[in-house]
Amino acid sequence: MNLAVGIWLLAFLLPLRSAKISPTSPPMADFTFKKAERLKSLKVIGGLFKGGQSFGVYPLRLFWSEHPPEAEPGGAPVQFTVSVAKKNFKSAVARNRIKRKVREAWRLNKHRLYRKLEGTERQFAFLVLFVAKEDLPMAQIEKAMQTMVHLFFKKNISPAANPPGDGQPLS
RNA sequence: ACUGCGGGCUACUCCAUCGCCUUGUCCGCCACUGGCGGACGGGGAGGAACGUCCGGACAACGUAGGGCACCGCACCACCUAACGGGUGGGGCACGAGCAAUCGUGAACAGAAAGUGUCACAGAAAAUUACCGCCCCGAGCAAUCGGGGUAAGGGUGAAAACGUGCGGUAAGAGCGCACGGCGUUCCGCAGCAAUGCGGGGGGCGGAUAAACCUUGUGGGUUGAAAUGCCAUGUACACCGGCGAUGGCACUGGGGGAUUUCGGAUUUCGGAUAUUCGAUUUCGGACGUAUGUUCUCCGAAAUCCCAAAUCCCAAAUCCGAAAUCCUCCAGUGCCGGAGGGCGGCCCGCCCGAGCCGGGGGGUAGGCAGAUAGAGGCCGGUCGUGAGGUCGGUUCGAGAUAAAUGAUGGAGCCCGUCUUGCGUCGGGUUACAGAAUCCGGCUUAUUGGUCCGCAGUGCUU
RNA sequence: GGCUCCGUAGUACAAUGGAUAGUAUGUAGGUUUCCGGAACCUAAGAUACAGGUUCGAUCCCUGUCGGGGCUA
Repeated sequence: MNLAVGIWLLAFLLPLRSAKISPTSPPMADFTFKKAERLKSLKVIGGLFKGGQSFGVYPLRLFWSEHPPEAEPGGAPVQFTVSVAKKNFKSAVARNRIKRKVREAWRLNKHRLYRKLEGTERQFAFLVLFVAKEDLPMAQIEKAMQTMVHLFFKKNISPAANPPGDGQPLS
């Protein structure tokens, strides 16, 4: 019953890709967002802005880096956090609203990347910056998130693309 | 009826799904009473949670004393835990009205305690006299000199109570009548502010959101307060200031020498390292296929975000005598520095204090969510509010939880007689961080009340 | 979370409650030069916002808005 609803929801949200995804989708797509999946370390976030790699999919921009392999065995594959500039949105309420939307978009689409990372022990830190100057509807944010996840996989994870030897731990 | 202004109340509802924070019960795993995961339940932002402008609760520290500073408040009474808040009353200003009265507004003690300031203009900005008016003297006269005066002119934001009469050389509250202002005394009303009436004495410009005076209140710092637990480490080092001084008494320790006794081990002796960490290179030992581990040397790099946090203690057989030395306690003198919230006097504590540099840790629990609480009813009060009874409880995070999607109700608009169709909206201001009482500011839609204006009806 | 200070031309700063808010630099125009620079002349340009006290406010008071600093 849960599965049926989950697939129905996916089919509604992603009419273009649903046919591609549903056959390979695991029986229990994990839509949770636990504490272990949140990026909290000030050091890592500072390092991301300083030395992390990044690319943009309007209205989002992803800063990412890979954790050293022995950092935290058994931890979450990706630690994720959102940032919205105070410069663009003066009101704290507007910033919180956007952060919640982006977090929601990640929650509903992270399973695509998790499935690709299965079997490997690699761990990443993600920071998504909201770069638009105004609030956008949920559908647009979600579509950008899907494109972003796909691009990240294509550039860095898939065997075709040689991952840059930048696995250095950030200091 | 509409519009505008001001104020009060309210802050969309239901269902389904996926998530987040917190909590109860049960189960499983790891571990050893905690963590993770799962199942089923409970709860999950505001009227302003904003601002941080006041007042409290609570907590730590302080609580010999005196003086001087500093900050707030200011008609009266009451409410309250308290307030700079609120309620009621008084006077004042403005508006409406013939008036009675009504509405609105405000930081409404003192300018007759003292000091300062009042640009420009004006004679003068607070014991002032330019023109003028009058008197006296000089002079033929124009005019000049001395004196009186403040009615008239002019300047200015503001000019020395107003009008009339008397009075005078000319004038002037100099006197009188009426009026105004503020002060004081008496009577009446009122708890009081104050009002009304009468009497005395008076006419002294503004500014206290200038200094100030009077009255009154304020201990300081704030949950990053504070208490407990856990983790971890290195009094390596440098600079500055100051004690370890003297006397007396008591107690204890150490060393040397001599003597005596006991136990254990034993062939005898020697050497190395120094703030730490990481990386690279070379070497040594053991082991080894290799990895890994230990030690040594060299080179390079790093070495705090920060504090009033921590970096500590003990240890080498016994007893007696003599000598030396050290430590602790008590009393007196000396003493860097510290405390009494900013300063001074005065009082108290006192052996370490200050700066630089380095290392470690920064996790958890309590504080912390049942309270001056909400709702309903009775009762007292004009009211703010008090009191009694019943009932009810409902966020507690810590890089920080409320979001997303769909449907229905609801609202607006188009078409339509209507049913209905289609499109749009479902919001504004805004997000708890110890809690509470106020104030200020922001604000969509609905609704109610007051005031003003316009139109229509009677 | 708490405390505290500030807001003046585009920029950096002045101005005791008193006339038309000043200085430097920048901007614009002109003179000079073959052209540019430098120099000289001229002009425009501001008291964060709202209200109050006062005859009069950049200054004093209150409230909003914005910015900075301190505090583990």
